[in-house]
Amino acid sequence: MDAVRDEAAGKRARGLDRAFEILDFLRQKRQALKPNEIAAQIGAPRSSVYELVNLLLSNGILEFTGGEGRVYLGRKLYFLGAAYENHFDFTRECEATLEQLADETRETAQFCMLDGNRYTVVRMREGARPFRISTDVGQSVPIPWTASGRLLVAHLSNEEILNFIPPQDFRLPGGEWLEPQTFIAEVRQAEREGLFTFNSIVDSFTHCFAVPVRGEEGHAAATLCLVTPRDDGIANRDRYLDCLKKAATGLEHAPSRPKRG
Amino acid sequence: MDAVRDEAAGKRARGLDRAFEILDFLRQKRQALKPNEIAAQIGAPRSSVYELVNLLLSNGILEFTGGEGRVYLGRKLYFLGAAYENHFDFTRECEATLEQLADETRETAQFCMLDGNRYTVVRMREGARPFRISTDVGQSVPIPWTASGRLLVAHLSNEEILNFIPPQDFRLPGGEWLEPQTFIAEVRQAEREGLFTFNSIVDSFTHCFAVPVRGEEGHAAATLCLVTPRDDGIANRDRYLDCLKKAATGLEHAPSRPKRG
DNA sequence: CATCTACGTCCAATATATCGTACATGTGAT
DNA sequence: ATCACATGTACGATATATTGGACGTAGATG
Repeated sequence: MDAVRDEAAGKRARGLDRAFEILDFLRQKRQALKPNEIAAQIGAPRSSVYELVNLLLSNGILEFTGGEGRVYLGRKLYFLGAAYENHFDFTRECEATLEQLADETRETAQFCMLDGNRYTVVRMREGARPFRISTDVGQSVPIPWTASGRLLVAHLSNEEILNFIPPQDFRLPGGEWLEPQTFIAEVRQAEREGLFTFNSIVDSFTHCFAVPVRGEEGHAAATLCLVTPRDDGIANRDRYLDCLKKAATGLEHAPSRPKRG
Repeated sequence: MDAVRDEAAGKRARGLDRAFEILDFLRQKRQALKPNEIAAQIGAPRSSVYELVNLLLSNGILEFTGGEGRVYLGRKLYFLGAAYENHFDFTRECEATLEQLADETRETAQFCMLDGNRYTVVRMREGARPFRISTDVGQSVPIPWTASGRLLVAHLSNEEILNFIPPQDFRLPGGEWLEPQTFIAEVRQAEREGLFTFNSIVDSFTHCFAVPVRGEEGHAAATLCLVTPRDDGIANRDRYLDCLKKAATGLEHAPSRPKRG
């Protein structure tokens, strides 16, 4: 995950960082794992992982589940996440907006944000004829693989973008190399036009539409997307973009705004 | 919070524990705070808190919000919490059950769980005539203050219960002292009857009904509650308990059950 | 039976995280 | 002007957390 972090090698990792590395790893895997497996797969010393896992267990951050000593994210995290959601109260409006988008277009609608230096689908509403979407809700995906990615980093300078995105994330799922300069050009284009659309990089049969949901600072705090069969997308391009833009405008008066205080 | 932890005094606190103490504290306060305020209010060294807050900020666990350098729970926690919720997929059923309960009774219905060694309302549906409920969603409350509390610890032995509940939590909000032996007796009664009801300890005008939602291990993983005006509650006691029990039975086939694997 | 891997625990060495303290700044009260 | 307080930063000492490696077990494989 954070291979970048091990700069100089030979250094000890801080417990806190390792702990959150473990949590993030479990989130990615979306299943309970044994401490031993975790250690092996994130490349951390076994003894450290056992120590940390036990600490996290006793705090309710992790829980035993799935038997055989496997652990997964714990209830405490749910409570903390709920407090965040309650504070930045975007869920209700978001859900309604996706609903409406799906109604208007019959296509799959998504609400997406950055998760650190990667991209993630926060909420999704499947369209009328659901097909296998390549990226599930909650999975982190390299920013350059997605249409939304072009919008979510548009507030950064070229140099900041290159520092922000892990270099290996420019390697596309098919194995091809996306030239960072090409990506940057697309970012700037998306910024000018206030939207980005392309034939999905991740699969070979969908077209993706993304528009920004701007936060208080004026830059894209999130995106709204449609994922459509290529024919449909190209045929309905203008109407779909209209729907997206209206929806995004509607959301911009709600998200990331503290409820009180 | 964990005054108990500082057993021998003079010891250093572990970073991980302090970190989660900070997170829990922010959750309780439900607002952004300056690192300095956090340090003062949880009684931790300022330098440690600054160090930890910066670490958590750089991990996305905390976020700047509210200006003046104030911090609050961050987006990463939301993602982790969503992963938990997704794994133990109880939300949908839970929401529907509360809806139905509120419809049938016109009273306030709650879904409650333990949060470590305290009690918390996870979800709530307000009744027909909403009144000021004393405990908000997400707040942690001493176990002995609540009807649900009697059920949530019923799987523990008497001794385990006394070790589990912080002693100071037997001091009721009015200042009176609830004798632990009295509490234990009520726990055993609740266990036998599979329910607990009483006039709220927290306020002077509501009656509370609680029934267990049993998990796979057979003990109360959560509770369903009704909070009613005292007259209503006493008048409709049997009907309300019927509704609650049916609802709980309905939930028991869903909660805390991993979706897959 | 011998060997290998997966799993968990224990332990000592040392790199370092925690914490007390001092310093710097701004603000408001006296 | 002087004091008190809140806020953030810097730094060294030392208690300790992280880590590699040893150890024990169990199951699978040859």
